[in-house]
Amino acid sequence: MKNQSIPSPVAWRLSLYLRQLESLDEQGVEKISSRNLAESLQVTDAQVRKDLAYFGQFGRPGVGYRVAPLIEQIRHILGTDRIWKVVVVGAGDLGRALLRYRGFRQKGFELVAAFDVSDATVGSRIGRIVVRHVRELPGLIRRHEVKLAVVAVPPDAAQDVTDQLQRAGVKGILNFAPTTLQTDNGLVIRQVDLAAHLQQLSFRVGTTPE
Amino acid sequence: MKNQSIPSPVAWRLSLYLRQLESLDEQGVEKISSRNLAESLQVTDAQVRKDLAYFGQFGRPGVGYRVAPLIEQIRHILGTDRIWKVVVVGAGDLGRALLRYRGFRQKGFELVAAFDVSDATVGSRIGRIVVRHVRELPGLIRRHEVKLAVVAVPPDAAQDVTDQLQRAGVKGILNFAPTTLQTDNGLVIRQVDLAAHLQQLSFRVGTTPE
DNA sequence: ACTTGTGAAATCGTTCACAGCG
DNA sequence: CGCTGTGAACGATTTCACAAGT
Repeated sequence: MKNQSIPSPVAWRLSLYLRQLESLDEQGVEKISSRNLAESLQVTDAQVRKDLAYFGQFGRPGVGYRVAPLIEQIRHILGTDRIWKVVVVGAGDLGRALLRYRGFRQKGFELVAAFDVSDATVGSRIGRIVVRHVRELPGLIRRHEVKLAVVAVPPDAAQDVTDQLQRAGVKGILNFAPTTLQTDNGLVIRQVDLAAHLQQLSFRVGTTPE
Repeated sequence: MKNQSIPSPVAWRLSLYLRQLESLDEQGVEKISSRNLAESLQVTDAQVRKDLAYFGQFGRPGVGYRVAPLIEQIRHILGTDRIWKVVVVGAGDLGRALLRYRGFRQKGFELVAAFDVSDATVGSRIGRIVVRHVRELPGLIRRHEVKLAVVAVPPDAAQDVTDQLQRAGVKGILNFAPTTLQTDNGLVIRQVDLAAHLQQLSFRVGTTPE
């Protein structure tokens, strides 16, 4: 599969385009030009066309793109035209918030289980999910053939959890722990470091002299 | 200030270096070479040196970098050698989780207030912060001279909240709402779209034929 | 002997600009 | 005429490779 050869910025913008197109679709918009799609997203029209051209020819010269079919196409490209099962490891504040976050299901991700090690949280219910002990992790992941996981554990536990997840067959991890995970290839990792994002803001804002 | 001229990838890696250096410092490591710093972070040694070179000469040929002073330098560059006040707008699940997240304070960000519009949450306490009604937002931000805000409201409210924040003097926004915010320049925005991150995972993992 | 800092080369990504289609 | 798809030009970022410092 040539997914690997697609530049990250392109793949990332695909998510952006999809979000915008879904919004347009809800508003009843049926066709759109690269120019129009681009302008609200702070990219250029050429960028939109080039990005889409990596995957095929979806538009019609003189007309633009038809919204609904393009949504289908991008979903297919991103792999979200099917439902992905996802587990959450770590049921602290962040883990619990993620378990309740509705945005995931709307985009084709079904949270099927949550794990923790603390006696305080194991057994508690969040939405309709009961938090299990991490020792049940490998079994459940294999049984449900879960391929994606969200890691929201303390930094010093993240690598161990990652290894366990990989051994159980997980292929992709969204890591909220502020640690760089080591990984033999075959496992895709995305890092979300919340504090680092604030740091980037303070960097760009600078020592604003009032 | 020339912050604007620093490439984003460079600024981003600065956060990465800082995190790693802080970890090394805790372990009592006093000096480190670009090679060593690079290897755990999946970047090259040349990259580390080039990145740091944007800001000055911090190392000694034949020796490497002294950890503690380099931490100070990077904190200064990122602007986190002082404490930034931050408000959170939106006290839903995500907003509340962020309010409890300890990582922010550790990195120099102090959450000073939270806002919402719902009668159910306004007045409730999260940690030591009481959730206020959004109508108190401008006053509080001006009084405390808050420059950074986290937005965790529903997508259709995000633009309005952003405008209010900017009018009240906020300079940087970390936006968790899945919307592209429109902004006249002078306001720095960072977008964190949780669902989009999962989409990127499903894209890279692909339709893994077992 | 080791490691930094840095020009020069290579790679990667974006924008331009236009031929060709509807 | 408007708009896509795309080679070619441009710009940005990374890697190379080595002179110079310790």
